[in-house]
Amino acid sequence: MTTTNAAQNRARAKAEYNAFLAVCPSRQLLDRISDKWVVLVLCALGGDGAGAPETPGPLRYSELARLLAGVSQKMLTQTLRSLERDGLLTRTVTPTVPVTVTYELTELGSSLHEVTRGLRNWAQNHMPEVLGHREEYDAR
Amino acid sequence: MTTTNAAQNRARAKAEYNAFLAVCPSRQLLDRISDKWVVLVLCALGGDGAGAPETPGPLRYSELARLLAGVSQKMLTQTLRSLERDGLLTRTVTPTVPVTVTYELTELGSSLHEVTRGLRNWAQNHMPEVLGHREEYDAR
DNA sequence: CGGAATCCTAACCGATACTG
DNA sequence: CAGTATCGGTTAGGATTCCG
Repeated sequence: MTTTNAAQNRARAKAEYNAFLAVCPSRQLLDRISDKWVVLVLCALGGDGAGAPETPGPLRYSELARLLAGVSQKMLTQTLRSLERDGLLTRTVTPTVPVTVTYELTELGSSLHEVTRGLRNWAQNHMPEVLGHREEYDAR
Repeated sequence: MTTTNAAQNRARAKAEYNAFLAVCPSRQLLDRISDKWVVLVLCALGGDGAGAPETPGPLRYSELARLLAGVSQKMLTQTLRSLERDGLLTRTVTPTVPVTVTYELTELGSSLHEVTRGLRNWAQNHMPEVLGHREEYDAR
């Protein structure tokens, strides 16, 4: 049998999900937003790049790659594509000799950036406190 | 000269990370926050449980499991443990006949809940717009 | 320069079974 | 009721190579 395979269980769970936690019909979006690279890309394009009042303007692919340092091009490209698809940023190709590609937040993207910035700020402000709790917990 | 192996690249990238995107020393926290179950648990305990003005009070393990429907107990337990460790919620065991365990947001957890609620609201409010962009993108 | 495609490993996560 | 432990499949995601 094994008729209860992964796909079926997924479908069932998904259905129950919308039924029960009806408060979150935005689950798919939440999943997408709750991605660390998404948050960081929004930070970078939103101008939170370097503490100092950076230009919130468009950034090239290589600039993003440098800003996000730890990211692989696969993840960066994947993230940028999904954000473009969702209308959160625009991708502009300038056919110079070596091609130039820039990314810029749309208005929709900017509005989300406001929220994710809040997340980032929270994390920054409360990190010491959280670290304290962790030590205390681990010491038990 | 494959001296540049994975581990080395990781270490190097990590170092650059803190140096370049120094704006995000809170990366670890961001990763933790950017978890879908974390957001949903905060929603539930924060009182966003059912649209109507729910009691933001403590919830039992089984109540959380029912609210989050799609979650496995493994993920739920794991999420609750990490949130407890970070001091975002408290776990209270009442030694009744079948033991009773309740979870409740701490002040720290409540403050984060405010932010994640913003995330959820954004997702809800802009979902149609995003879906529109997706269709448009996919149709190209 | 800015990707796309391939391979392959590690982590996540769900299902199941067992415990106090 | 509220977990813990284990196993196995799915997937995320890094390294590498090649293309326009």
